[in-house]
Amino acid sequence: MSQKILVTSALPYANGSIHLGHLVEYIQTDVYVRYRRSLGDDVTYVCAADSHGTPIEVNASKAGVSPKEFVERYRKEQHQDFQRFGVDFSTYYTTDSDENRKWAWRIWDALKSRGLIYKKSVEQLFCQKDGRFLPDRFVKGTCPKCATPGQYGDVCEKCGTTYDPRELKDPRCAICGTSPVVRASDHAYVDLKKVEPAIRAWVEGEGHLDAAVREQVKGWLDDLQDWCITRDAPYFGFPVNDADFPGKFIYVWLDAPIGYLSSGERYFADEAPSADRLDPAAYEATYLAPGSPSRLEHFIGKDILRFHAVFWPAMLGAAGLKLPHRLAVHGHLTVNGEKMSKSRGTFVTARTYLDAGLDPQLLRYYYAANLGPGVSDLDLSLDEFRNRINADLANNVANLASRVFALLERAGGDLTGDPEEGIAGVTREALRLARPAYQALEYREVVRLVNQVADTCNKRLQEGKPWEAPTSPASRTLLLSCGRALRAISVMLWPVMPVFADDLCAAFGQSRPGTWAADFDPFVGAPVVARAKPPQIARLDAKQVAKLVAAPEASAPAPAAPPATGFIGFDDFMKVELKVALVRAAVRVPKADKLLQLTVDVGEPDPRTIVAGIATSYPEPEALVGRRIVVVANLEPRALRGIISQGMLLAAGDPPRVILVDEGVAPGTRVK
RNA sequence: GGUGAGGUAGCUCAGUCGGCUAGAGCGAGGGUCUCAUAAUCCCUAGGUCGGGAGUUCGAUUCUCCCCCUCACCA
Repeated sequence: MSQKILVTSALPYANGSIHLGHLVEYIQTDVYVRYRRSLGDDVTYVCAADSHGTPIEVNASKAGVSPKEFVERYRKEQHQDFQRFGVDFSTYYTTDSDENRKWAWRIWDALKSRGLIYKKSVEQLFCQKDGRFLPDRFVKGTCPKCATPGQYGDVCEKCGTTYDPRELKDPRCAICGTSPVVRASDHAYVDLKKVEPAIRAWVEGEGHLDAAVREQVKGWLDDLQDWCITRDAPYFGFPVNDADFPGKFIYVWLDAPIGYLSSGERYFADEAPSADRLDPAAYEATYLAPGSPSRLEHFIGKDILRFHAVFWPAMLGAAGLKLPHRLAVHGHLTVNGEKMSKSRGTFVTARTYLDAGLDPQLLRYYYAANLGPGVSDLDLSLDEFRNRINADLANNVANLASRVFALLERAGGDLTGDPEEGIAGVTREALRLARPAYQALEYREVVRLVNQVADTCNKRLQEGKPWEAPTSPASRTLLLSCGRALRAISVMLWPVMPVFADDLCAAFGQSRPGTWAADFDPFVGAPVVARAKPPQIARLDAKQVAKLVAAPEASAPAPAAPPATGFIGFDDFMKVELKVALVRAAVRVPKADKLLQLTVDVGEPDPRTIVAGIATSYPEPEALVGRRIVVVANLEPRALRGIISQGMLLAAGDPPRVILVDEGVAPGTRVK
């Protein structure tokens, strides 16, 4: 019986490129989606670019384009990256859509009509120059507790203290650097305590949350804070459609999850194959209404758990929609045991991975091999990645296929009949266990089972030595068994490595069943033949894998020896005025692939503008904001692309990465 | 500081609703075959199951205290 399922992954913010951390979630989800589809279920996998909010509004303005244009650029890039990693969305829409506005207003109205929205005046920092209230991350100042300068408005990175932005000493607008003032404004709040019992009932419901996550959320429910759902202009988002809140905008975190619903609506109305089309009413009745004949499952990262486990069920409940059947929460990705870090070069984008010439399926496999249903972080250790691929895929599975193929050609004719019992037993058991493992998101277990089957076949080949008498009945039975076991491997591995799995099957004249039934028996079916060379998995060497990390230090191949003319004097060196500079802003130069325009503070009354050819290293230029770099302060100004560059920054490597200075050094300090 | 989750072989983890010699994969060391991608296969780890106390005939598995890690929150 085919089950209808609506599956979502979190909506990536349309403010940057997809990196390997994102991919944990999309690969985890896609594997589940493919698994369910392989069972014959009717899965709609919905995603979209999260398009609203202050950062997008500000960055678009810096880039000199409209927010819509800005978002669309990233939306396209993100969708492409996902496709290259085999993530098979039904749709990749945007939250800045008519459908989403309609849904957001509807849910607002539902909250309002249930008396859950109230008005409260709030004091916030306001930048008079930019004419806007400043979100926490758009204020920088000195920590009120430990006096560390350059901290964001919500938390001190040095001492860990959290505070209100108004408490910051010497607060500055992160956009323009001027001092903000405190100003009051009315905002809408959701009174969550009123719906706490409903949220709790859902949280405690069987299968909704992993046990550890459930405990975490229950802790929050014991002390629920009300939730502010409006923002002041200027804001990129939907205006509030409520006369009680004139001029306000809907907070991005209200309309972002609503994007799941609206993107689904869009898909069924306009993008689905014509036989599957549903008008909005039918879509709602089929997928969203309480008791509708479908499952709703969300995949998210632990960082956005609160929005999905507390606010989201409150919103859905208020709107009279059904609550999710499962909220699957995963941990974050670390690289070589540490948080991904741009300065360490371990911030690996999807593009970097592809540019290193690595097959996306290998990353899918590695993630699957390390993924379970829990929230623990997943580490991409380059050594383990290499080991895992080489040991499991190259040496075990693909090599098994390779040796069976070679032997098959000598065994003569098509192979049919009964398999060896040992291989058949292990294989059938693996197939039986793989299904619940997938359903429980225990991909590690599936990978283990796959390798167990390949292990068994390799061992039997070693014992049976079919190369000594390839045409003997015993050899033929053994090869038949291995060929069929590879078919089972193909079925089990397909959600993780679809292309590899299909090729593997086809190489032996086998095919995956149309639906992976509970009683599927891989040992019954078309004869085993050597039809095509089985897919290869090239062994990875350390050098290739190392391409993933930028190696900020090692990248400069040490042009070592000074020029043949010999040494320069100290005076010559001192002619170059090197100074520490604090990056205030960083944006791309329009129509220039390599150029970034930086606004830096070098300890002078006015900031300087510097244009540098480092854009390829910093797909998200804003990551440089707040960092301390070294600039040549007495270099003759020069116009680049019509912008006067007042100096030059130090960078090394290809692509070039800037030289960073410790936090403690004040802007303007001479480098000697 | 509060709440939650954890701390098992070098690494990644499994496991015990209390009980025979605590497991797997990878890595490492030794050996082997040659069909296969220098792949396979065989042998080798004796790890105070974070520390301490308690309950018990018996705890790594239960209780309490402590230490450490991580996450969320104030």
